[in-house]
Amino acid sequence: MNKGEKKLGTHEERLKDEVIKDGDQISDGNFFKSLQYKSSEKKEMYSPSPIQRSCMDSSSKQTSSNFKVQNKGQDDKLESTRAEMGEVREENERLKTMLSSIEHKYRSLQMHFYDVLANKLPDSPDPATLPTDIEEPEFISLRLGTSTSKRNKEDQSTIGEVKGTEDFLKIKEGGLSLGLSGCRVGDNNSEKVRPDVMTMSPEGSFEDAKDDTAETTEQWPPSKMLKNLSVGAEAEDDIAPQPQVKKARVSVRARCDAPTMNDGCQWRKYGQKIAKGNPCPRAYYRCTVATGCPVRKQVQRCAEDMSILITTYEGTHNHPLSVSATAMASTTSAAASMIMSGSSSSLPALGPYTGGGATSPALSFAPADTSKPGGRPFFLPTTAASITSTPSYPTITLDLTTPATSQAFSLGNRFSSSFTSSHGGRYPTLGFTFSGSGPSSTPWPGYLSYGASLSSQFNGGGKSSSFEAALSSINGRQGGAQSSSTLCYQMQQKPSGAAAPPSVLTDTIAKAITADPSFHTALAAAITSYVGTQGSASASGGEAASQVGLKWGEHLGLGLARSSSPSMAVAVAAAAQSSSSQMFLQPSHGLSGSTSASTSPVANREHVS
DNA sequence: CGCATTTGACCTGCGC
DNA sequence: GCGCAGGTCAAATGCG
Repeated sequence: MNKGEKKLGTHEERLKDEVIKDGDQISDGNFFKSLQYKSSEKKEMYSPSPIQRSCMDSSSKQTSSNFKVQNKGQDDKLESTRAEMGEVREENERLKTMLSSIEHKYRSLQMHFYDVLANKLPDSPDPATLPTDIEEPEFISLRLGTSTSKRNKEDQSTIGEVKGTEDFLKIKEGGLSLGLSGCRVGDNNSEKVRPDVMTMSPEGSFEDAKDDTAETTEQWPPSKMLKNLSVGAEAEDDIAPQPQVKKARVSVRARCDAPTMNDGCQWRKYGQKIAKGNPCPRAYYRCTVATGCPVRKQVQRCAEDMSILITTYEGTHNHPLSVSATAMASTTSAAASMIMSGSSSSLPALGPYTGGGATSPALSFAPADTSKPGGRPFFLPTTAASITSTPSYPTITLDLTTPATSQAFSLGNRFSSSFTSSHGGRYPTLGFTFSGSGPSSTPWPGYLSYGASLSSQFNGGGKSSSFEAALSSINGRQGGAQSSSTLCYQMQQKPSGAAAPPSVLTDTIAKAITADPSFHTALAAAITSYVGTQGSASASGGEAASQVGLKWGEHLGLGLARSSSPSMAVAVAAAAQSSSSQMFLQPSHGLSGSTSASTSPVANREHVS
């Protein structure tokens, strides 16, 4: 409409200029009259009737003059509209030409792509491997993640080829296109590619899956327990018979002087084992907050750096959680749900996002013994967090220890993706790291969170938040060097009970992301790709990610608090720490393959704070 | 005495 | 089928 009006005005001005150029002195009232005689076409089409002519001849009559002007105005509008239609037609023709050209180029590129595919991957043209095979400096593959289960590979072999091609070409032609390429919705018979939206919303799937059946699928009971499992699991198997899926895990790497991280839950140690490649014994804990809670965690010192404590969580709490435990529980359970959605293609829905009922993805750490006198502070001395998927298990690793200098390359110059398939390709590595350029020695207070949270249904009301939960975990602890780039640290500096409000945190996060467009884009791409791959095998995952449409503002917790992506939580929190807003991608480093070190005695007991 | 941890044995899955 | 490694169990042990 505006365009038409603008064109109309332009047309009038053009005609007016033409008149003025001929030297006619016209007033506003006589302008249209002059037009009539200047345009032969107009004369022909809008020649006045005899009555009008007579009226025009008697120009002394005011009424005739008014009528004449009004009529001329209408004629001019018609003329202008006609001219506009002509322009639109021309534009339409140009667009048609462009479209045909684009289609032609598309086909050409597609053919070229197939040629490359055939030459480089004669045996298994799995589109999931394309990004690593095709060297494109600015190429972003959106087909990352854990969606390489056997079944998924079969799926990809059937339709993923074409889809991957489309994504490839989309990026090639359009520059940077963020699409949930992996987000296939439905089964093989109803393949859909989610639209290119920079939104992700696991919440829908998480929250919609709060039924017991889904929870059973997500809690991953041990094999022995599986035999004696409840009817729910059997029912699940009956409904969706499928190969045994690996347990989804969330591994947290963090520097911690304490034997274990205090995540707010109560654990009972039920085993200890020396894992291969790491003389540090791995301790096995089971949640004892409620009987039958399937949540387990493994605690192991990193052999390379004994100050790093690796805590791996598995399962979802089936009981109410304390406020302080909500943050970690929601993070891990949601992460597990994400992984599950990618590794179990036939699951009817994602695992429940009960996570102790919490729907607030956040992550809080605290020394295990901080509640005790003399408890030592828990430091996260670096400003990086990464998310990886280990080969043996679909594991999200939240690496809070990686220094920025160790990352592969900077996003500011380049953005690519780690994309390796290892161990038979069952669980390819996915890693994206958000890192800051701050000093690696910057003490970190051990708090990751984003967004005001939707309160836990077990939390006892809608007031408590992950922020508060995390805050309560770190309240009144440790001092440390000043860090200007981390809100978390600012919070830490405050005395107990006087921490920064959540809005400050979200503001900082928002600033970190919005400050650097490249970071913004890359972050979106990485997360979108990750979510997309989850959805490639799970209808709920991908659908939730792209359809429900949790937007950035919601992820940032900018007043909208119903987000539930743990990886996003960590990513954004890490981004908030980043002073340079750079994003790095790095090959994943799983828990295995560590060198030797001895471990300190692991605390056997943790208390709900 | 009760509870939690320790620790060796056992089970299971996976690769060869 | 065998061996290895991860994970779990459960009796033994320690501690408050």
